[in-house]
Amino acid sequence: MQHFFHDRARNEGKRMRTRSLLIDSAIALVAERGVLNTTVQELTRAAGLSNGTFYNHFDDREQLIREAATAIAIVLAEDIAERVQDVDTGLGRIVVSTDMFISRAAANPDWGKMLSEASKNAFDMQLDFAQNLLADIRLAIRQGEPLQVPDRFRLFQIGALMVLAVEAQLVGRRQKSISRDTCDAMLRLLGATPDQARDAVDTYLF
Amino acid sequence: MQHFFHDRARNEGKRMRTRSLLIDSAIALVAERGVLNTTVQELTRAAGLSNGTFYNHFDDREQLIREAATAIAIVLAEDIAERVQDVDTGLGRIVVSTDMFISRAAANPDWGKMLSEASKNAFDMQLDFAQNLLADIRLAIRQGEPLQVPDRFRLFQIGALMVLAVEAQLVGRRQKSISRDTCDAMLRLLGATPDQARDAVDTYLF
Amino acid sequence: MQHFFHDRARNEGKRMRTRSLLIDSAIALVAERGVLNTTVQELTRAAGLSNGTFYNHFDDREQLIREAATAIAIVLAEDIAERVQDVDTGLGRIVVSTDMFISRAAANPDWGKMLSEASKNAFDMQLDFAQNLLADIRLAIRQGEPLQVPDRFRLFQIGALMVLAVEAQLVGRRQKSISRDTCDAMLRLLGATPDQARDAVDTYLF
Amino acid sequence: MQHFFHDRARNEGKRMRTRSLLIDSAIALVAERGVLNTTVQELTRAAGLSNGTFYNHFDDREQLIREAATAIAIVLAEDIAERVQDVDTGLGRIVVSTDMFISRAAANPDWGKMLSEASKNAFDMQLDFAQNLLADIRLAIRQGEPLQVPDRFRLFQIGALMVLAVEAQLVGRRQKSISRDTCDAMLRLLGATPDQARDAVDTYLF
DNA sequence: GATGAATGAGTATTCATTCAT
DNA sequence: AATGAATGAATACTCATTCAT
Repeated sequence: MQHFFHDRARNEGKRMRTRSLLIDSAIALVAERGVLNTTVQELTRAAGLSNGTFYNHFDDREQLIREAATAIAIVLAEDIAERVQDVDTGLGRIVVSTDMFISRAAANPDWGKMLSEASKNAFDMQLDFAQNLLADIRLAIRQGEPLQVPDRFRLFQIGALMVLAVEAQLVGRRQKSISRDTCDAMLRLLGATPDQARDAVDTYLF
Repeated sequence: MQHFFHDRARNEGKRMRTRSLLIDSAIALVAERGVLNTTVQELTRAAGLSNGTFYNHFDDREQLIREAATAIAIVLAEDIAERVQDVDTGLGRIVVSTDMFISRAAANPDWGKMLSEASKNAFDMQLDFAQNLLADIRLAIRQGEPLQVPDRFRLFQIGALMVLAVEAQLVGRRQKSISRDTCDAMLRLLGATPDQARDAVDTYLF
Repeated sequence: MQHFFHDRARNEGKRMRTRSLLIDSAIALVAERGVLNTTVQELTRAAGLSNGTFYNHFDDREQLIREAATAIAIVLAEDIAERVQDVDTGLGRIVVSTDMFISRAAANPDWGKMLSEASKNAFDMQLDFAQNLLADIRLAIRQGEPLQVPDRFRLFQIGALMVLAVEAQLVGRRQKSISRDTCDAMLRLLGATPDQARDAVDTYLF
Repeated sequence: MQHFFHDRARNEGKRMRTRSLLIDSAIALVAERGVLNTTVQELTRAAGLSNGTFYNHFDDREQLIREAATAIAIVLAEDIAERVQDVDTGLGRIVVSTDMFISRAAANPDWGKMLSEASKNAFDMQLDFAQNLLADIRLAIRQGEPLQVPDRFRLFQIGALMVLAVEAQLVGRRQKSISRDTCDAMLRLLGATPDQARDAVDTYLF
């Protein structure tokens, strides 16, 4: 089991450290057997805690799952933000962040599985990510790209494509082109023609 | 509770009639509370049967759900096939069948909910529907439309858009444009430019 | 599945033939999975009948088991009686019938298993067999052998040794000596010294 | 309901005390209605616990039964060992321990019933008891008694005689002579002549 | 804060038995 | 006589949750 969030909380109070243990545990177990087959007892056991401890920190399993998914999303958003800060074009930022999101999920299947599982219940597409995406789109438009600001439903469509991409990575086939195909589709939904979408992908993805 | 499949089985043997009762019951209950919150006891109770009867017909709840979803998909595919048989253009058939699929789910939320729930587990996109779609795409290409035959992953993307459309209908907001936006997105993914997609939707959807 | 009793009932009425089918079925299934894991549904299924038919013939499973065990015991007793009719000494008849009982159970494990299973509930040692045994003992005594007529409890002890022998055969190890060891023990319990018991076994068992 | 094992665990941790309650409960209920008619719910109810508690301590009913039978066997073996420690002859130890085993089962029918029920499934004859018996036999041989060390199958025969004795006690008839008859039979199987066996029983049993 | 034993409502599943055909 | 669909009581087992220590 990875101790990513527990390590991060190394210098925080005991309460936060125990909480992080449970989050790491949730990520590992949900990845392994899905939300539905993860019991509170297993969760605490894997964290090296007693089951009663769970209720000192969370009201129920769903809350922990939500918190774990959110924690992952925040870290991903930070990593992506750092990576694209020296990409100047809106188009580039869109493509690179999308690709990076998908690649990270591929590189760390536990995180991908957790995001995918969490999205089954209530995953309004991580707001940070959506906000960043909208900013990048507006930048691209200002830079003359033929895109349009998506409305709420189109954003949901894009979210659905992202979730599908993450899940496809987890299944494990065709991994190379999943990122390309998802970026391509996203750009088309944002207003690019197929040719423009292909050019953008070719430019920013190698 | 609707007795759609039970009425259909009116003239079949007792075994099939009871089976149909369970399918109707599954559709109603899954729509009301989701797969996970539907117990076998409720299922049989709603069907006016004793709980043991369930196991004379199905191995477990999942099998019933799958069968119910399949039954719905088949009926929908038949209805759609009948409706588009006098649409001559491939483009028209694509748009009209997609719209009809979504509209039917909207008109009969129980069916929509069931398809959406079933798709959470195993959604290879109903094969009939995918096959018909592929045929329509090929027809459109022969008729000079600027589309391309989608590969497997692109088909999954289209499936994800369809599921999203159905789910959005169930939530109940913006119903008018869901069909339009989904057809539009689908055509873009199939190779149409945004302008071409908009024209096609305007032509075949009123 | 063997059709021993069904074949035997070939010329009887339909009722008896169906009944025999169920007895054959019970023997096969009980041998395979024990009384407790044999359901009425499997019983009728294996007999090629519908489950309702069972209740046209038996009140419950136990009755069928009892009847099947009895049927086996009767056939065995007949076979043994025929075999020992030309053994003149009481001692010889005791040893030969005991050996034959055990050997038959070894040769036909289904029968052995059924007898063993039936004995777990209520197996007052097949009366026919006990009666014959007592007659043989009295004959031996008249012929000057140093045996004594066993009382009721000693008969139970002998019965327990027989059941143990049958079960040991089914497990499959040391089969050669089981018959010898059981005859030897039985003769000792009937009053023979170890030497006399060994001599008798050596004389009548090869 | 007797609280024998619970009383014994008076000074142990809560876990062990609860466990003991379940063992006492199992002994009482199995004696009353047999293993097969004892449900987990009754078991916990009789112990004054909730049904879920059972599964905090045992995997299934069989495990509890096994454990209860083992606990009884250990206590009996200890008691017997204490009682025979001042019997000097091997023959005497054999007779006295056998008698004591049977008498204790008679005095405490719950224990007898439990041992008898447990032996239906897996009865390798309690190892302690078999080991002690073998030691006593070797001692008797060294002391010049005409016995022989039994092989494995003969040990099984002796075990079957013991189980029969316990069961006969439970039925309740002829209790006086069961011990005598069993000791007598056992000695004969170990190599004594009927006369020698009778003498030994007369010497050590009053 | 952490522990872990105890709780008990909730659920799936089996299977002997009935009975209309 | 045979059929087989339906019945429903019986039961094992799970697991979120509580609470005394």
